[in-house]
Amino acid sequence: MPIKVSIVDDNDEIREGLSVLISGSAGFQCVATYPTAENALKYLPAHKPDVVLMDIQLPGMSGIECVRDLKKLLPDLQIMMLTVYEDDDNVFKSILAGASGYVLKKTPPSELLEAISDLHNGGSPMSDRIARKVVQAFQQMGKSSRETENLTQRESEILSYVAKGFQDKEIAEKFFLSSETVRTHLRNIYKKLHVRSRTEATLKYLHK
Amino acid sequence: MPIKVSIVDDNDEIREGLSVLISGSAGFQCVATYPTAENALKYLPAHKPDVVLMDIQLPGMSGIECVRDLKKLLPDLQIMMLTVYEDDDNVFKSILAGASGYVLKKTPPSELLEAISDLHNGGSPMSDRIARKVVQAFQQMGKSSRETENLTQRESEILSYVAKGFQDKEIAEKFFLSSETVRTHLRNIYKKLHVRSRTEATLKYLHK
DNA sequence: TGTATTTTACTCCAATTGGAGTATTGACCT
DNA sequence: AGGTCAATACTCCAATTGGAGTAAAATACA
Repeated sequence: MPIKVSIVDDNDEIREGLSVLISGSAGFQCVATYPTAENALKYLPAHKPDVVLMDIQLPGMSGIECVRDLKKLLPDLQIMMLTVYEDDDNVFKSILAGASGYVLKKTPPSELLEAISDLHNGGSPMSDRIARKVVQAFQQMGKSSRETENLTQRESEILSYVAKGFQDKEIAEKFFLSSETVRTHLRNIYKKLHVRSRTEATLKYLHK
Repeated sequence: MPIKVSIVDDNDEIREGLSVLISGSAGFQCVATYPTAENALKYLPAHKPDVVLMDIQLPGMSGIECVRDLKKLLPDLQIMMLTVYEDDDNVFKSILAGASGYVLKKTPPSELLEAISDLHNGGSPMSDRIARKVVQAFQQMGKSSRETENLTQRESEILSYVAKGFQDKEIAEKFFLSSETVRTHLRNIYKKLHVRSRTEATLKYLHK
C-alpha cells in the first residue's frame, strides 16, 4: 500500500504542486494538505498520514511548534521539514521538536520522493550540509539544550532576559510582576536546569 | 617613486619569492624581509616601508600581535595580512589590530601586486568572502570585542572562569588567590567592560 | 468536576555580589 | 631614581542573589 503523505504549507501553489507530484507517483498518496499549523492540528489526526511535509514559516503558529504538538498527539507520525532555510537554529529546533528529516525546498522531485520513503523506512533524510551540522551539534550538546525545553512559557521568557544581563528587579518591571515572583521562577529554572547561578543558567540558555 | 614593501614570514621560500616578485615589478620595491615578528618590530622602523605583508602564523609573537605593536609605533604604516587562513576569528582580530587588507596566499601574483597598490592608495583589498564577513561583523559588534582586549592577562584569565559559571571563591582556589583579590580584579574588569554584573561580563566575553 | 500545572506572591535567612577606597609589592620603562 | 602598571589583598557597606517553604488564583486537562 502507498505511503500516505500530507502537507502543511501556506503557499497554495506549493501545496498543489507537491500534492500532484506525490499522488502522481507510484507508491505515494497525498491524503491532505493544510495551509496553517492550526488547521493541521485540527484535521490531521483524522486523515492518518504516515508522513507530513512541514513548512517552517507559517502564519500564526510556526511549523516547529506544530511539530511539537503533532508528536505529542501522534508519536509515530514521521515529520519532514521542507523549507528554504538551512539556518542552524531552525534545524536544531525542528529536530528537537520531533522532526526526523530536514530537506530544502529546492530539492529536485525525484530526491524528494526518495527522502519521503527513506523517512517512512525509519531513515533521517537531510541535505549534506544539514547532516554535518547535526552531527557536530550532537557531539557538543549532550542534554544541555533538551533541558531548556522543559521550561514553561513564563520561565523561558524570564530566562531570556536573565541571559541578556538584566537583574530580577528590571525583569519584574518589564513583565509587570513582583520581583519576588521573578525570583521564584528563577529558582524553579535553576532546579530544572541543574544550575545554581544566573551565569550558569545563561550559559545553558546560550547552549554554551 | 616605487611603493616600498617589506615582508614578515617565517618561510624562507615565501619571503624570497615575494621579494623577487615585488622588486622585479615596475613601481614596487621590496626594502626588507623579516622571519619573525620580533625581528620586524626591531628593524622595520629603520627601513621605513610603505606597506607590510604580514603572515599570521609566526614562531613566537603572532602576526596579529605584531600588527598591534607596529601600528602603535608607526600609525601610518599600511599592513596587509597574507595568509592561508580565512578563518573568521583571525580576520576580525587582524582588522581590529590595525591591518587594512587581508588576502589569501593563493592569490595570483598580478592580483597581489594590485592589492598592494590598492592598499597604498587607501583601499582595503580583501578577497570576496572576507569582505562579506567584515561587513556583517561590523553591523553587529560596535566595540564589544575591542573592549575585552584591554584586559590584562590576569583579568582575562579570571573573566574566562567567570564565563564558565564559577563564583569568586572557586576562582580564588583555582588561582591560589584570596577571594578578595578575585573580587578586586572583577571590579576592574567591570569598569573596563562597562558592565555591572557577571552575567553581562560573560556576555561580552562570549561576544554576545 | 476534580486533579495537575502554571503563574503569581510572600517569608525568612544566608551567601554572594557589587561599589568605593586604600595599600603593598614587583616589574618594567626611561 | 622616579613613574606607571599589574597583581595582590584588605575594609566597610549595601544590594542582589540563592535556598527553602508556603499559598492562592488561574489554566489546562481528563
